[in-house]
Amino acid sequence: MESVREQLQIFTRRFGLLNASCCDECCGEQVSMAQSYILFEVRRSESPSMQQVAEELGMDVTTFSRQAKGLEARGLVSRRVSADDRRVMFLGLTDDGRKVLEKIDGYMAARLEEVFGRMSSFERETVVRSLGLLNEALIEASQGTANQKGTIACCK
Amino acid sequence: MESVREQLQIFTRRFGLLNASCCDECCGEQVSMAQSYILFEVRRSESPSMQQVAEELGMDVTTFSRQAKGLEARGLVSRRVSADDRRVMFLGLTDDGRKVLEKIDGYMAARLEEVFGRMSSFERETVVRSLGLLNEALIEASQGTANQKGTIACCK
DNA sequence: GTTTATATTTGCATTTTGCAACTATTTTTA
DNA sequence: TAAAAATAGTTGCAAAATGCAAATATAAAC
Repeated sequence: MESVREQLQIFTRRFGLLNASCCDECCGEQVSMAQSYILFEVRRSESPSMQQVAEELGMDVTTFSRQAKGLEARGLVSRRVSADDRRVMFLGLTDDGRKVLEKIDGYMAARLEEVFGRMSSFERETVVRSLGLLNEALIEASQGTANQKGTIACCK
Repeated sequence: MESVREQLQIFTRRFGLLNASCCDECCGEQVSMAQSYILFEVRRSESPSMQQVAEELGMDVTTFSRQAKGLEARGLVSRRVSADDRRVMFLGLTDDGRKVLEKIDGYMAARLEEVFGRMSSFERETVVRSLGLLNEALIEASQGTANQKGTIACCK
């Protein structure tokens, strides 16, 4: 199991670097890694609240608050107060935000093409399926043990 | 291909959170994420130089220099000047450093057990093999295109 | 033997971070 | 229903992390 840990560790670190390089190559210093995570997550959820995103990203709410404000100031993210509960704010992407994210997507897609292009189609399928398995198992592990504290807490 | 990107993005983010939680649960605020990366990488390479580690981690050398100094001050990392070239410093783990890293390993292993325990042995094997494929492809992609700048730069 | 290149460190200014405390709103409860 | 407790979000502040430019020390090149 230790080698798995090593593989995971190395892979995620390298993927992170890839990601970071895409962030600044595509949008000229405009978007930090954390910010791209936020944009990504806002798009993925349907108009999530501040809390929701902060929690999903494992980011302190206060830090998140500032980041969100920054993204709003740059016109990449919109915020509106919930009608049901005026304490909560829903986040959304502006057109510009969507555009920036699509640029990052483009860069990432190109890099991933280089990576996956080195695999056979069988290997590619295996890898894709594995990622799905990993994500599911991670979610299950974090939900299934929600009552026993101290265990996995990484998603949702 | 876009869904792959999404899977990768989400997985690496979550794995990062898992990792972070292990860092501070195990060693009481002592070790930051970046520092655990450094310890991990120093162990993995055989007495690497400062440059080597900094580059592998995609960290600015100056930032790295300070982090390394911090780890040395805490007695987790040792540094010795190379005999061949007195400009370079080789890094190594102290016994304490090794111990801290092993503690993190232990936490991670337990969490990963929870995750992988939810898979069949066939699934597990598939996942492990996939991670190997991914890492190899990533290295190849970053080396194979070393001459064409602007492409993947994440490893070694 | 002087110039150039390399490995590492420091100065400094900027940014990021997280805790504690605050505001505004909702929910609980007595 | 009025007061207390809980929740979502924001700000103050101090600590940490970051990165560029410049410095040091050593090695390689010419």
